[in-house]
Amino acid sequence: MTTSSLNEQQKAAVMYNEGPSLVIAGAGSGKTRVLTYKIAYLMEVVGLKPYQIMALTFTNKAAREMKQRIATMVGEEKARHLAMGTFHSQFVKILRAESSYLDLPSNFTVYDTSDSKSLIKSIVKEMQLDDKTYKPSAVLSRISAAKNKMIMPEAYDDAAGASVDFMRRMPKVKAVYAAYQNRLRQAGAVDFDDMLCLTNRLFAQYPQVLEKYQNRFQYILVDEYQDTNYAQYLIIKALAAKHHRVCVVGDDSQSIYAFRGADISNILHFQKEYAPAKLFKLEQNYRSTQMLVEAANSLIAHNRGRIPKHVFSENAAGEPVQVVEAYSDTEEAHMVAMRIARLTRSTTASYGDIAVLYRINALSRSLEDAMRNQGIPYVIYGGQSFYQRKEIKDVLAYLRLLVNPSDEEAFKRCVNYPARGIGETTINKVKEVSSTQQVSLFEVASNPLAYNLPVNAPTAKRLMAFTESLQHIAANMQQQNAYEVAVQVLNMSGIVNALKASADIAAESDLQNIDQLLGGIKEYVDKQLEEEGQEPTLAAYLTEVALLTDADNDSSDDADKVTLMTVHAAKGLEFPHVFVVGLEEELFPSCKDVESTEGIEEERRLLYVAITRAKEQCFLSYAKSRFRNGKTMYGMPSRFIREIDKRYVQHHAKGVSSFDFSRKDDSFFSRPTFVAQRKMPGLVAKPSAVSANTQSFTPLQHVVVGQKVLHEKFGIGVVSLVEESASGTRVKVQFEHSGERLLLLKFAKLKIID
DNA sequence: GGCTCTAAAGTTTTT
DNA sequence: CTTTAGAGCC
Repeated sequence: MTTSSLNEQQKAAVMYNEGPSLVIAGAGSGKTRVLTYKIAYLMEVVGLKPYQIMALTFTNKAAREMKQRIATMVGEEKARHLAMGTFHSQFVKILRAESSYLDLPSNFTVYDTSDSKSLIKSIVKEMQLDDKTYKPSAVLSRISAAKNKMIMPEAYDDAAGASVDFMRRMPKVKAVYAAYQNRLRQAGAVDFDDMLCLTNRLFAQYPQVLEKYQNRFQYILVDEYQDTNYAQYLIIKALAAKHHRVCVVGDDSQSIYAFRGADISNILHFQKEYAPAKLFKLEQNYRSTQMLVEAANSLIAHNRGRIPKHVFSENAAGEPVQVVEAYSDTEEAHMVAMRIARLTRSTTASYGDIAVLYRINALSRSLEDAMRNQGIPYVIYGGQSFYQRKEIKDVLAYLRLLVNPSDEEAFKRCVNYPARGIGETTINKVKEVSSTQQVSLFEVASNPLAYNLPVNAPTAKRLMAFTESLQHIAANMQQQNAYEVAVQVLNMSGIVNALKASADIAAESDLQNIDQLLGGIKEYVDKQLEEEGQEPTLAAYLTEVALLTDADNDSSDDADKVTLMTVHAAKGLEFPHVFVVGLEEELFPSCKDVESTEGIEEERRLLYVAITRAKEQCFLSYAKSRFRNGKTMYGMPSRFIREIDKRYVQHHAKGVSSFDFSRKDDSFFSRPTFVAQRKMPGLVAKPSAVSANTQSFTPLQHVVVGQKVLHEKFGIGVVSLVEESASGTRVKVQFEHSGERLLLLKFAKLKIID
């Protein structure tokens, strides 16, 4: 392999392998390049085997992309065997393998955030605490913060000193935390934080297990080290303690996840912790113009306690950061849209070269409207994930329950849907017995008589019918792959029937999403068989999806569209033209963060990340008035605008003159409809969703009663009614084989048959 | 036990 | 303005 395409610092970082090293990688300095080259170098030159190298990232996407790049250097085969992935995906594997040490079944379930919240809600209720004070999200974030710091329930008081004032209003968090852990254990479940906590416990309590992995992973690399929390820090420390071959890469200036437990001191103190650690600084920015790099530098210079570095660019000088003032949020959005229209018209820039970034998702609305008005195609990243959707969670709950019948949250979800005459009262009784007898909900429900469940005969019968249908599937599950089981579940559970029978027009999109999920399972099964040659189990599939987010789904359809997203979501990406909107006090910086220096510094890093996404041009805008939470708010320009050195900023006093803001132009550019898509995997939007144009097919414009039509799923039918509703044109169709259905014209993939 | 209406609340979110 | 969660009704 050759390192000739690397600069001196990059090369040095790649080739140094004598001991711990810290690579401080400024924005756009070729961080991923160094990591990929280093991993290839370790295999090709140092002679390590792929499985001896552990490379940890924060997203599946980052891991996947890096793996691909390494594959092109050293070949598919070698790249495949690297222990490369997210912290969670790598350590969940170890936990499954070593579950016997941890009082955990090997088929343990992974609870996602909503499962955790739901469990906390139950606990708060059972403990008769005020659910206004003990809001599930608030309690979970307290528990999560404790877990990130490796504070177990027993030790919660002592170490949680910093949260005493918060605790005054919620003194029982410790008790809820203890109960929560108990219930997780009973359900055979772990939450996201547990994956790291339990790994630490495993390594701390069983030195022989730790040693096994220390011996296996001869070299450990960590990406985005500035975002690690204490639990992650401890794991790395333990694994590297024997051989000290560890390389962490990151940028303290881009640490923006403190609210999730990321501890910037991990990277700030790395050299001390791993002394004598070698430090490499990648300071040449290959992404942005000099002007933008200097502007960003002058902003971040206001932060204290940074690792000293001077990021520079040898690219073109470029233009200053453009600062624009708008009267209102609407005008701001309009100006951005106008500017985008102009950019694509008068320069070589295409829509895909442009991103609009904001501090909070709520700002996307006005931008969406403006984009639509200008006929600009756009994609919004973020929003609800595919796997968070109710219909998908419902299906997955059945699969989870099959794999792990103790799974409490899955049980509650399944028994509740589709409706089968088992309600809250019955469930409470089941819970009561389950708790006193120390057995699972499923166990009680399947033997209501044996456990003297105080319910009437029909209810007992319904409970048994429910559990028996699942047991039936479970019985021949061993001979089937994940896909086959899923198909069976859909038929047996009654989900598909319930949706097909539903008069709700949303049911159709639910069905399509479920179809999509099935397709995903099939894809997974095929991929596993082909790549790993192993029969994919349902348990393996469920673990994978539990650790998946929609950001991991490479979408094929965001081809040439303007990207709208939060600054957080933009981290790691780059665009020739970047607009950052809503630069007002109380918004960016956020009002929640203006109190403390740390808060402000994090917000400042956030803007630093935003500006450094831009390659050529960066626009910052603020609005004097903004419609927020139903009220018009008047804000001041963000302090951060003043903090950027004047030499790198160009102010535009009013948007009107400098941006050709005029109504005439507005109508000139507007086009009837444009295709915009949410960044979700082939997701079908619910009709209730506002984005009326969330689709990639061309919907029928006009349909008349008596028209013969063809539907993808329902087959041939005749239109019997056409009406206008709030959500669009609605048609009633009498299908030959699927009966009568109400469809929304813009969602139904209808074709006219002559 | 399941659906509809009204009230309260409203950052960022790699897993 | 929106969305979501609980109380009330059938």
